[in-house]
Amino acid sequence: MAEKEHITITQIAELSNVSIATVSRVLNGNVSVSPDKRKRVEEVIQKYNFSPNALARGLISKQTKTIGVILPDISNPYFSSMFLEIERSALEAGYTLLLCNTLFGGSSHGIRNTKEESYYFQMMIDKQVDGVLIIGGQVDLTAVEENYKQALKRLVEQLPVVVIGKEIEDIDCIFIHPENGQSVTSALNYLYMLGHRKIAFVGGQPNVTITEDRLNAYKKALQNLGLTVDDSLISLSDYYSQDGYTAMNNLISRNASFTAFLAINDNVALGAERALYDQSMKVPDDIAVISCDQFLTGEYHIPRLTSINQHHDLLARLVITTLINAIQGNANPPKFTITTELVIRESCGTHLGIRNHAAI
Amino acid sequence: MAEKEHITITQIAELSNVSIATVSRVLNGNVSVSPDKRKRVEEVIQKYNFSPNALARGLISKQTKTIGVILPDISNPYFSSMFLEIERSALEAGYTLLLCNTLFGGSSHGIRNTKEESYYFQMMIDKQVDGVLIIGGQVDLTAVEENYKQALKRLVEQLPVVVIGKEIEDIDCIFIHPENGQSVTSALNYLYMLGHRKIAFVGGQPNVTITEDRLNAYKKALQNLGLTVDDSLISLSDYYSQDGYTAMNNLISRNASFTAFLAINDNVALGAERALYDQSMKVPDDIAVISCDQFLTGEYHIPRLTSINQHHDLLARLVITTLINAIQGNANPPKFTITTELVIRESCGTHLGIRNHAAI
DNA sequence: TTGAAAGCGCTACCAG
DNA sequence: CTGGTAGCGCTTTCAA
Repeated sequence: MAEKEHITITQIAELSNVSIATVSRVLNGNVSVSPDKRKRVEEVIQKYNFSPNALARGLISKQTKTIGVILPDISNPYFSSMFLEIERSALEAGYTLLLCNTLFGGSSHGIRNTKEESYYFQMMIDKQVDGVLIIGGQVDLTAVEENYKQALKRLVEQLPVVVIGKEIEDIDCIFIHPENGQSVTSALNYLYMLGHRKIAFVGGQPNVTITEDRLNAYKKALQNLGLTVDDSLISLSDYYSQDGYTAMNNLISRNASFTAFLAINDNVALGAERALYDQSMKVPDDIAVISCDQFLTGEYHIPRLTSINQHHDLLARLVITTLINAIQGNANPPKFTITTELVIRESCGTHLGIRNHAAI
Repeated sequence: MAEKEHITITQIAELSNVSIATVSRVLNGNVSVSPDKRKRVEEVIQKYNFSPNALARGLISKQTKTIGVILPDISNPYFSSMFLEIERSALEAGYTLLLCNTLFGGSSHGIRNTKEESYYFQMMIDKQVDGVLIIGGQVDLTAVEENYKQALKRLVEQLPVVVIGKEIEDIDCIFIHPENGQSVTSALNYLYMLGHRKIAFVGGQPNVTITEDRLNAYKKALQNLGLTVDDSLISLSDYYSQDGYTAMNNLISRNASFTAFLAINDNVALGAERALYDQSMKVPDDIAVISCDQFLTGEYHIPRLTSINQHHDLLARLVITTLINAIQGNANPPKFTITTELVIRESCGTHLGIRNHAAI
């Protein structure tokens, strides 16, 4: 494509008969410029629709007003809903987002990137973003690979980084880890209250923090309820519908006996219900289900899905605010509490209401 | 946050006892450098993990290896699946993506940005992206606002731009417009074949190209089948589940009589089915449905959703390839044909197979 | 094959 | 209040 001309500050200076420095001053506001010169300059800027080159600016000011976001898969509602909120806050503060999908994990997803996460880290450094947000991916593995850890360490040495996930030893960045299992506990209590005693756990990748957290909460809650943990009632896989389908089929094929199950999220719940339906079992008539992580369409599902609202919007806002504060050198505000709630709809065969409890 | 040190080319030059120019040469490969110097430099680069500052590079080379993507809402599966494919191709070609959600339209969506699309355009120019991809938003309105048009025009004067949508008069960028209604036609033919004569059209924002295109195809197809177009069978709204719910309720409340409907996409289909179900009408027993635009989970829906696979992945690849070619000044390859297909599953009460036909 | 040096467009400092 | 100017980190002539 033919080079397209950009107007520069130098030209604006010439056209308005002032020095470059003066133009720069009116551009940046704060310092004093005589009203007439200011006016002259502003007119020329207007006329030529001039706007300063962010690259040149960034080269000097050491900030690009750009934030890097690294996550596994934006087509997953969990991540996209977070991203939207993140963008909104970022925009308010004048930041733009560089988005990278690592497609880490996502075995059930057709698309696959060849790049390692460290590749994205380096890119962030090269492009001089002001900070990086890491949501999921390898950070979420219960055992992080050494390679990855080293790459992350290098990144953290160069830039402010906030990761959503559990603290990793020896890595000096901000970790925000909202998961505490509370919500799983209240889901189980609810099922117990309805009379369920054999409750399965479906979906989620093994060795991923979020899965293990919820699984542990599941086990502990069962014990607290005086129920025994039956490993044959646990069927992990991944986070998509297809995985819910597979996981449930595994459960079925091993003749597991249960009257309710927890799904790691709405997508998985959907797939799992399908698998049940294919065996002529219906939700909620034969089996009850609660999803641990509410996506957007559960309200329109048949039956309407009882699920836990993890308030990703709040988490997103917390996370981006924290990063921006870190970038700007402000102290971070005290961590606020994110309340999750069990949203009771129809998939357990009742319709009672909503109950709240605190998390983080 | 405290300034973190970056190693520069100057330091690398000093450390390896060569000139900056030489380091630059080994960095960029092509030119000849004596083997020993090259080796020395490479070692130092390795050791300090040096990687050149993309800002400084961009300032000179006039390219940032960054592409801007402007779309309304990444949490909409239509856009996120496209984005994933776009990113993959971009990555292969060495480009990074700046993503902006304009949240244009999306009345049914909680989040709302305050910025106009022209704001994003200017940002793209400021950040010196190499090209811009515009997918949906105001460009998709059948009547584009003059303001918007002017802003787009300015953008196009500065950068290579590819938009997915119908050509806009007087705007000199590349338009790729895949929609041709073929798929709607074959969906209607299929419904006709199954015996349906009263077929409704549900969802989609009015005055948006994609809606109008499909609606026109719907009307034309009905006529070709010798059926009359009944406006009371058309209920538009927007593209989300909630909108399908609303649109279907409108249909119901006006006592429309129909035995099948076309939904603008899977989300809308979902919401519409819910509305029917709430009135004790079931899909497919009482009403058949075909979705015009397949998302990912239709396969697990109960009943499995019969829908049209628009092959967004191919479109995405076409679009990003076109943009990159434009950026690099290569001629664009001849437009290839994207085949859409009616994927017959269960929501029309039969299970026949798959039929293909061409589009674009 | 190599180094010196001239900028890319901008900010920020220094003098006046 | 204003203009001159030294860079930011890099690429790319131009001589040597």
